[in-house]
Amino acid sequence: MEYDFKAIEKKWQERWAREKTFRSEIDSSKPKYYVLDMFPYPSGAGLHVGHPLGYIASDIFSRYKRLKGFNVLHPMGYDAFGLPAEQYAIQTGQHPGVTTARNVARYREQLDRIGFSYDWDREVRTCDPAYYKWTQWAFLKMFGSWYDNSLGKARPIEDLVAAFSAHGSAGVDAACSNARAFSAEEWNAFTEKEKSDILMDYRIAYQGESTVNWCPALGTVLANDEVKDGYSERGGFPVFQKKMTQWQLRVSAYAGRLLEGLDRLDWTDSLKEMQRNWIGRSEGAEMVFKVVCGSSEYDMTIFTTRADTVFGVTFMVLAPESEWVEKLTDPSRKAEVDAYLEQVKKKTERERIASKAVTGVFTGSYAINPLTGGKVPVWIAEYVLAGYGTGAIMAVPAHDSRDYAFARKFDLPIIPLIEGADVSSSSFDAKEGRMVNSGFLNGLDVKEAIPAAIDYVESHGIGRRKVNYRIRDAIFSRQRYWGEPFPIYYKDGIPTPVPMEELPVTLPEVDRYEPTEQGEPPLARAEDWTYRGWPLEKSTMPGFAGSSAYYLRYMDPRNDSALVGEEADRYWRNVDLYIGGTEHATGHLIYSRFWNKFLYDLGYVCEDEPFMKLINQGMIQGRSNFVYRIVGTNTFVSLGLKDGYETTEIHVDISLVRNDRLDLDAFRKWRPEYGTAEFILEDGEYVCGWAVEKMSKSMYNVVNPDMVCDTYGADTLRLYEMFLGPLEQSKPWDTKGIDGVHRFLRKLWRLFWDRDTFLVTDEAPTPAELKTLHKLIAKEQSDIESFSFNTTISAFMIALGELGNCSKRAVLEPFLILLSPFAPHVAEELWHQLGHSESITYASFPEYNPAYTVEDSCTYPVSFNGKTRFMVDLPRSMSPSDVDAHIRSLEQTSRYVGNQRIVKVIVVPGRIVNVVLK
RNA sequence: GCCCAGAUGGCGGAAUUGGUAGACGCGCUGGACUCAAAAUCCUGUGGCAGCAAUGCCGUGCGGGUUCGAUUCCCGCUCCGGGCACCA
Repeated sequence: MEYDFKAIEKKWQERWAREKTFRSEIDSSKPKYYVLDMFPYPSGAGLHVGHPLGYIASDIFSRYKRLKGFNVLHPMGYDAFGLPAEQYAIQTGQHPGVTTARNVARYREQLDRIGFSYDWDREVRTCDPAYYKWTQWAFLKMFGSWYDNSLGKARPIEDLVAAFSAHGSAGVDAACSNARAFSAEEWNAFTEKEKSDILMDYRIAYQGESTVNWCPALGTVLANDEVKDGYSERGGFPVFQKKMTQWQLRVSAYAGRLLEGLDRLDWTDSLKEMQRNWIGRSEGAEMVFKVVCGSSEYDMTIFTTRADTVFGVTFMVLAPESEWVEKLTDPSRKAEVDAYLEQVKKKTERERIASKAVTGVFTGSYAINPLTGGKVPVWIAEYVLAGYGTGAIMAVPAHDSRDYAFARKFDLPIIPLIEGADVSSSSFDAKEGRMVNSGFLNGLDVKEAIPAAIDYVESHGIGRRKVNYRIRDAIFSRQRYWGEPFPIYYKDGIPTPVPMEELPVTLPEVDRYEPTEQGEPPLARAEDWTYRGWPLEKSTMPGFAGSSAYYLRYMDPRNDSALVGEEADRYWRNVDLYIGGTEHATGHLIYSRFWNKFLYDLGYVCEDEPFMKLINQGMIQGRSNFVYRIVGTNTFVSLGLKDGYETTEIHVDISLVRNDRLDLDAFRKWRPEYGTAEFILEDGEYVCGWAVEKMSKSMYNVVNPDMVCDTYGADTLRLYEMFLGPLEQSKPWDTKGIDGVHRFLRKLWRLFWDRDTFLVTDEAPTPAELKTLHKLIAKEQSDIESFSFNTTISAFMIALGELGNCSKRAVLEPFLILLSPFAPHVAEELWHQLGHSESITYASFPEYNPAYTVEDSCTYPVSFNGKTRFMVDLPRSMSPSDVDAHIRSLEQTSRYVGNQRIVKVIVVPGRIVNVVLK
């Protein structure tokens, strides 16, 4: 029998699907293990070989855990709402649901060919109303909750209402956009609308005005993580800062918990670091400055991490969007200020980032330094951000480089506060040195001066300690069609939730998918987009809404009465292993953690963190090939000879190239203009140049997994993707290397079959064979647990080489089990040929017996108290005391030891002998 | 500018975490089988010198610790990723 991988793979894929081999049910007799892939957005282009890398790794791990006796949950689904389908819909008029369904079908076909052990009964699609019912449900729960800072958790809004009507705002410590003080009587006297407006400032899902990223080309607002370098991540369109009222999620309330939670997670340091930076905790103080504009006087609060430098404040700066701007602009300065604000508003986000120019304008008002009583001017400048701190700063040009640049530009005074600091050409930003010119702080070190200054400020009632976070609330509405509708309607202008029992609010049909002529979102085109006659919200939810809790839904995907039922939640708990790309570090992975913590606060889930271990698979890059056309001709010169000519480098489709040698005929047929191409060859061949680049259509270097499955089989594809190198590293795909792993499978096959003769015998294995087998068991175990799949495959190859032509059942059977996570089809087929009727999935991972793998002897380097040393061959089984005796005997002959006496010998097995001398 | 990760043959990458650097695979060399090719198998393959045994050099660069460093420490260079007026 031949190794007919096509027939084998088809046969087993069908049978696994038919028999639902990988279905997982709650089973309290077994430990659970939840392995999750980041579900894909089904794009029209289909999969290339880079996409399944993480899926293969997670599948290997899932199959391994099953062999180890775990009840494994390994689901898959689709992140099906999103911009590309909608952009396509705008261009073609085709309903995005139709294109999405088609793309999903194509994805499924491609995934199925690779032989993944998914429980497809648990599939979810975020665009399915039965699924987004629970996205809407979670939103309404957030709408109906507030964050209690004193308890450090979310609570139902009813509790807050009760507190307000009993004691007013006093005693409430809540995360709030715009805190106001009122008594119980005042609260009870407020109108419905007034109460609604106040509560809106406390809700976890709230509507609020803030400076947002507005993308005119997409016609929608974007979250911070959807903007890269001032351009939209999708489409690359310019983004502007604009004040708008939008739905938002109060992620900032969870900043502290999101930060602390990282310490308990088994994620890579770099990813945790990225999240830490994104959350951006900084410790400092809020300080109140009196500001005077004409005859009006106000208290203005600023945030600083350098309270010690308050004696060096020579001016104050407001963000252009700050609400103080209006109050503090003196009538005499209004024209200049307005002109400046106008100029700032016109800039795109990109221009603001790119221009290093220092700009600003004086307001005409002054602030009083609370410590010195000195009067300093208040300016407006772009370099101060409205969204951070209070949108206003105290400027200390001597010790902050941005303030320094501003002071130099506008000729403002610079007062050095640290002994020996030279501020003649740049500021001194370091937090070190001895304070001078600083009143009661003089003589202190900066590190002592900061807390001392804050203590002073606190005891004098002009400020307090404060921790600030950089992370902003997430903008949660998009002016788009293809997303979840909000279950919110406007009753007399008051945002009101659609009753829970009437969810889902399904996406309406519209005739076209772009915004209306009046600039309203596409949902405004729907006929009768109302609830009980009241208008429904016309925005939809962003992409991350549907992906924030999908891992919970997989636990209980058909439950119609809860996002996840209590029994399923208690059993599956959270994701043990999550594999996906690093691009979600500051998006999905933050939002999911926030979402999960919120549900945890309300008691809907039993775990506080969703993803315990996380692995970021690297990217698979393409290997592009080039030909070199001599300028002005249709003649192509081979790589080795090209230096003699002036040439243009041209990408050539990698399917026309084998081992960097160009197929000349195929090249001539590739494109009409190359039909008459001439070649300058070396040694009769055309050698192409190559480079590692991103895998993409335009570089002609895309490798399709279907093609690999056709020519080599899914098992070879799986092995090769893992063999390429460490999972987390980016590495180039090079199809020519694939023969190596394919040969390995054929060699394995030949241990079972010689043409039509089945070779397997019941002979007893030799010690050498057992040693090979058990070495492999130990290696695979430790490699898989540390996600070093590439070295496991090397170990398989070495083991196969050592086994020679051993066709013994007692060796091959465990070998197949070991191989089955990597190459499941061929392992399953041969397993059945050995007479098993049940799938290899239900086999047990072979038990490692170290007795078989003991080496006879090994070389011990001997070191004497860090001096001289020599090498000694000793039996590995020798006991420490025997080694001691042996070293003593060597002492007689060794001239290195001198007159020092051996008092102790330490043997670390397989490693080293340390001899302590006296 | 700040933070993180990395650099090993012609190529992808190993090295039990301080103990024989280059496992395994690709590619290349020579050979067997074949009329021939494919497939398969065997052989060699870091560099330099040598017929050879062997010797010297060698893990981005420069120092250091150590009996011993790809591994640890200090200072650079280069590539990749993230953040970027966060006061």
